[in-house]
Amino acid sequence: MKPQEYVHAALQKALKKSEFQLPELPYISLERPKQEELGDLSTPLAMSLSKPLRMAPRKIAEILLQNLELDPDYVEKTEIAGPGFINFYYAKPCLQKAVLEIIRDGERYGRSDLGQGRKIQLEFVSANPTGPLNIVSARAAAVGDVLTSCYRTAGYDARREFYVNDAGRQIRLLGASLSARYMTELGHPEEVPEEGYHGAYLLDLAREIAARDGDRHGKLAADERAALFSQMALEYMLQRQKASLDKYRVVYDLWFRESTLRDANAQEHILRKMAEAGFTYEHEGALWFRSSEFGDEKDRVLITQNGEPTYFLIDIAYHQDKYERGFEKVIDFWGPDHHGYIDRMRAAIMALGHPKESFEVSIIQQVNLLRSGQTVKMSKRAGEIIEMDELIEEVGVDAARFYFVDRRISQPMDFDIDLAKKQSDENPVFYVQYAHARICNILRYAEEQGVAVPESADTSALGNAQEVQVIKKLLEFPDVVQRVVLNTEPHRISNYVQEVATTFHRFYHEHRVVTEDRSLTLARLMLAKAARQVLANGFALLGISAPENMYL
RNA sequence: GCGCCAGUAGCUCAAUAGGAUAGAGCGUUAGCCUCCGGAGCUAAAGGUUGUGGGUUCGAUUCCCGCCUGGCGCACCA
Repeated sequence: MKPQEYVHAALQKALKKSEFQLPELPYISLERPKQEELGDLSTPLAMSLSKPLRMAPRKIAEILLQNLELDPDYVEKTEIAGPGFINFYYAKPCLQKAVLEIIRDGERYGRSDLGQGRKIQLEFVSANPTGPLNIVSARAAAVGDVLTSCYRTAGYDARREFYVNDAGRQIRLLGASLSARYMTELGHPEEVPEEGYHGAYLLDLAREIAARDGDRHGKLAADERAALFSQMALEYMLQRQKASLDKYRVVYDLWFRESTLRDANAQEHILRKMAEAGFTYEHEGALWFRSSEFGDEKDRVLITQNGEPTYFLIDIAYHQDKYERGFEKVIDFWGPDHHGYIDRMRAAIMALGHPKESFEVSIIQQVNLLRSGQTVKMSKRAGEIIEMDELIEEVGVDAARFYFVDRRISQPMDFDIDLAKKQSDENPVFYVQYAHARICNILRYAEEQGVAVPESADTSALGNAQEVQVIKKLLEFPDVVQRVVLNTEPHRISNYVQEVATTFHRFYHEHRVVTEDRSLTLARLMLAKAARQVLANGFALLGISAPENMYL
């Protein structure tokens, strides 16, 4: 049992034994004090009980301590401190044992059954297939990918999904833009539509098509040609987006196409369900959804006066489809420009009979583009978009992913293009990878010195300040993963990995691993192995590589 | 005008369900390699947590007002 779990259970027992007059068992909060001198775990329980019990916190703490039974192999000391905190100090035997448990768990270390196998879906990026993925998508891709990994590790059956808007006006425009480029290429100049897509990527594609197919599409009727070019442009863009994400190590379980919903007339299904429940009405020739009954600021149109389904209606159908595929929870990652959309989507989900909490939207704040400290307006027209591929090319996948995940998603972030390259030298990702490589090197060195590194060894020689610090840090890993999931805070995992690296570097500088003392050497090799395992597991969640050598 | 999000060291960011003395990196300054990798380590300087109130044993965290910035407020997608 992990020491945290042990203390929690012991406190629960003590609480019962103390026979306080309480309506229900209170929540037992356990936290790590900021200062080391205040112990390894601390609970403010006595303070929070002070009011309901109308008793001094320190008095409550005393009663709790009297009823607390602790195995000295787990906890060597307790104390009441400050206004009424109860602090716990871990005993060395359980820390020494923990090192071997981490090694034994291997790549499974960090897992928990918090999610109990619940099916959960994360939808992220879902960029329109009208251009290459840009740097904003790179943030969403990194965040969504890492979060999904953490959900899996925390015991959820989590899936990644990309929603492809392959129908509607913008695809028609995309086709028209490509068609115009193609005709121009054939010597019949046509203007790219005002609202169309002017990027160079379509020009390249048009040339490719012209070289391959010659002028035979030029003979088609205009609308026929438009349809054909829409299809060609779409498949090309999708393939390109997939390739970028692949390079970025983001692999989706499903690329869901909007057209499958339209082909199946999924919107009819929604309209029927909503009408049956009495949530729709007609007004001025349009069909409306009473979303205001579910907290939206006003009702929304589902079918326009022209009889067209709105994008909103199709989106409802998409989300209904998610539920029908068995997902108990659905998390969407949107840009800040879509936050106004949340209330109506949630309203629809509630109207369809799904629990309010089953639908969650996380807004990933924007990426501000800077060039030498100056803000750059990103617009497709001005050609100022930075493509994801360029980013990967410039700074590398590891650095890019780490950079995006290392900040909390609610914080807008600046991305200085000129700094990005320079930053690759100073990027914290190298710091953590260096720690991993260094440990690998120590293990190699030990072998060279004739010390075979065993699977397991006696660790009772571990106990100095730096060793203990490393072990305690390693023990936090499963909690960190759970917190990432519970609070949608992927940056915690990258922060944590940096802390592990720091504690290990510190240990390394104070003590040699390979020494004359054989049992001490073996014990420290175990510590090094455990640290390497935790780093590697953290890197796996982050989707970055775990180099055994930094100088190759 | 209404709504959502944010504001923490010179810069980029943290702060674990409201917890104890707000912490890291970069940059600045001063140290540390006869020793398993110096892409490392140790230390110093740097703060009225935008601002004014409130809630309580305790507030960067929760509530209200104000200031600044971003983004929304379509029968567009």
